[in-house]
Amino acid sequence: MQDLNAMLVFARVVDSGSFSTAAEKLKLSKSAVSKQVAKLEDQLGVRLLNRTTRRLSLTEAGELFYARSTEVVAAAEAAEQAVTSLQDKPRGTLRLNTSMSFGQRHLGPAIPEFLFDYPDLSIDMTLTDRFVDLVKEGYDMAIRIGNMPDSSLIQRRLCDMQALIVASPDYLVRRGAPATPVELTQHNCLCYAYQATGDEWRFSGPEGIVRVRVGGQLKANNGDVLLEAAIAGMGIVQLPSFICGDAVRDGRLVRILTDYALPPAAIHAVYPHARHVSTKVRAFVDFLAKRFGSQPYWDKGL
DNA sequence: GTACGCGTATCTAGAAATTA
DNA sequence: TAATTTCTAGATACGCGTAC
Repeated sequence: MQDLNAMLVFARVVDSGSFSTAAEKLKLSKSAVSKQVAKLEDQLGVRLLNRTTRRLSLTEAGELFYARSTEVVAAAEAAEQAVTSLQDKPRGTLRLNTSMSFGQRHLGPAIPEFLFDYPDLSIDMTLTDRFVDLVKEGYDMAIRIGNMPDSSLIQRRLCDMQALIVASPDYLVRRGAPATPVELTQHNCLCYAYQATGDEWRFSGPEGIVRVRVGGQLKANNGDVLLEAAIAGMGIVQLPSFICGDAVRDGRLVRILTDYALPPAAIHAVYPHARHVSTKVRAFVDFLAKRFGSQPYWDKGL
């Protein structure tokens, strides 16, 4: 198998009829070009060019090799062009992973606007609340909610995420509203199964950091299931504002423990670390960052 | 004689492989 | 994992041969 680069250099020398001109075109020194051709001849065990200090001509073997080389070089350049054009503007398929609730509520409605601008691009979106292995499972990127663990993935913060402690008015009439986080232990708390801190809810209030281990009749790995249970009056739940914001605004849920702040968190775009991030990933991340902004629309009026 | 162009020797920088 | 060694590609300087 011959060195493709040496083959390209040889083809350029023949095309231009001179080592010097080929070197200039290839942005190499004359000696580098000379060495490449000499190496190629050594590998092939045959002389390709007859050269004097003033003239070049192809040997019989050189003519044969040149004809084949131009085909190979043209194919390589076509392949390079195909890949380069893929990077020029977003195209192909973007494999995307995100949580069920965020995907349904906020990504789904945003995607048509994005794809309208990029007709050569398609999106293959998978919704799951599980933390997938992007590299192993072949995803281009994921949108992840909450604080990110240390990882080799590239993370770009899209916007802040506000979490709220909420319950239905009906539940609060029946059970009373807790005045402090510690009182949550006396309530039916609905827990998110994939929460990083497990069943421990953390607050920052007048008395400092408060950690409370909560529990109740329902634990689920999906925010919308918890939302519906809370609206039905089942208990108290901690949910991101992008899930429960509408229910709070229209009165189906009521915020409680408003004197206590929950740990700050954010929504991130994450993608595998690579020397070159594809244009389709970069375009989609830019689009989301612009659409959601630092203070996203779902936080308005809360 | 001069200009031009190729080849060789030598040096350098960066990458890859090896070793502790 | 870091340090060291080896390999490779490319640049510069210079010599040589040929054309004008």
